Amino acid sequence: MRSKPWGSTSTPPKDSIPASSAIKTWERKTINAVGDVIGFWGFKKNHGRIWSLLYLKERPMRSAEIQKVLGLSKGAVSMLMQDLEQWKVVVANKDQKPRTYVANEHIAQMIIGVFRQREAGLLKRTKRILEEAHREAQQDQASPKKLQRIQSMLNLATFMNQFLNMLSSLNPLNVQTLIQKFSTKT
Amino acid sequence: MRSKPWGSTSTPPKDSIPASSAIKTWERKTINAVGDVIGFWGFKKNHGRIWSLLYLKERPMRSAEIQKVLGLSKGAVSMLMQDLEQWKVVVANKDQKPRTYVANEHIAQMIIGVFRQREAGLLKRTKRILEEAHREAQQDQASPKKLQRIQSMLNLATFMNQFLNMLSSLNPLNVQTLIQKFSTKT
DNA sequence: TACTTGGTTCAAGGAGTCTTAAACTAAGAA
DNA sequence: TTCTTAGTTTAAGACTCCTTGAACCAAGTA
Repeated sequence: MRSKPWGSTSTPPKDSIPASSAIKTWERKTINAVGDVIGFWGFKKNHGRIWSLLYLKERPMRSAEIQKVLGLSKGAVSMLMQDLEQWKVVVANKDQKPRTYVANEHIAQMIIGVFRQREAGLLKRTKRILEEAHREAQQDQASPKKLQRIQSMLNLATFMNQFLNMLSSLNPLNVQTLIQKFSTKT
Repeated sequence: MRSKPWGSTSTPPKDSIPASSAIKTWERKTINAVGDVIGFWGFKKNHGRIWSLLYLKERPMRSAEIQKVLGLSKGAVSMLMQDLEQWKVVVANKDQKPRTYVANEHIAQMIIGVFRQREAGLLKRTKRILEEAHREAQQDQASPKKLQRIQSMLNLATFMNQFLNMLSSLNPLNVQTLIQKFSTKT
């Protein structure tokens, strides 16, 4: 493999939770592993680690605690929580003074949603530009085949989007039933 | 939007093909637009730009020409072509001395394949780690609900993978028929 | 043999992203 | 009002990934 910005089998990511923190080895393992997976799908690893921590702990936690357990700075936690909340990956209780957070269990649904949203802006722009290029190519007497190819590239651009549309048209489900649903389709 | 590592609607990527190069405006637009889309899906923008150039030109091109048209260094083109060839996104004719390349038209299929491959390494490791964590949690008398949650996270990890499996189980198709297939399902 | 051309490799530099730390705002308590 | 705590913002530094450019290899030619 030449280029490996991603998914190298060989090098396990080496982010560690400070040894001082009060969580168990298996908790740490779980949190980091999930962080890697989420990180792989375009989010920050720490987004995944925070969600995973909350999901595993099954109870509301406050920023200060998350900060300490995961060994992050105050500012980092603040920003990460804002992201997660906006995406509805975690739910904040803002009525209490030290605000608390809990994990949203419909994580897969959320990921798809954010994924789709993320692509929307780019896709819109791409569509516009390629349609423009198509017009100009016509004026330029480009061959029908070339025009067809521009069209195909436009389709390519919308390809994944359609996929994600398909996905998110499913009802809200929790993680495991969502998987089951797909297992049976395969 | 707080965090925007990706897909901001506002800021169009600003990579330019040198004005000196002998391609038309609409070609340049197309190439860059496709580059952005491909780049968005985890590849390098230049992977997308090269494929797009070859696809649009409909003829074999040699490294030197690609280098000149896209304004890349010799080394960069060499490395990028190796990636693309390995992924079968382009096909090289190595019999000629100045080697030439043509675009593979089954690009969507290729993308899915690479995507899947890319995830394979990480997934394997994650699976192992989470199963390990699950065992340790059991020994640690963790509640059934916690164990269940670890399981759910494992499912989450395999979630996208299953999707890509589903996708790539389809027969090889060219770009547009693949899209059509999906359009009808939606 | 030496020269040329096509292609590869890799260390160094650059570009872009992420995290931190410190300054700042807001709100409740004394 | 001042102090404390919770939370936000942001410039600067750290870190990562990408590209470059020079050195290198291989093969063909004179």
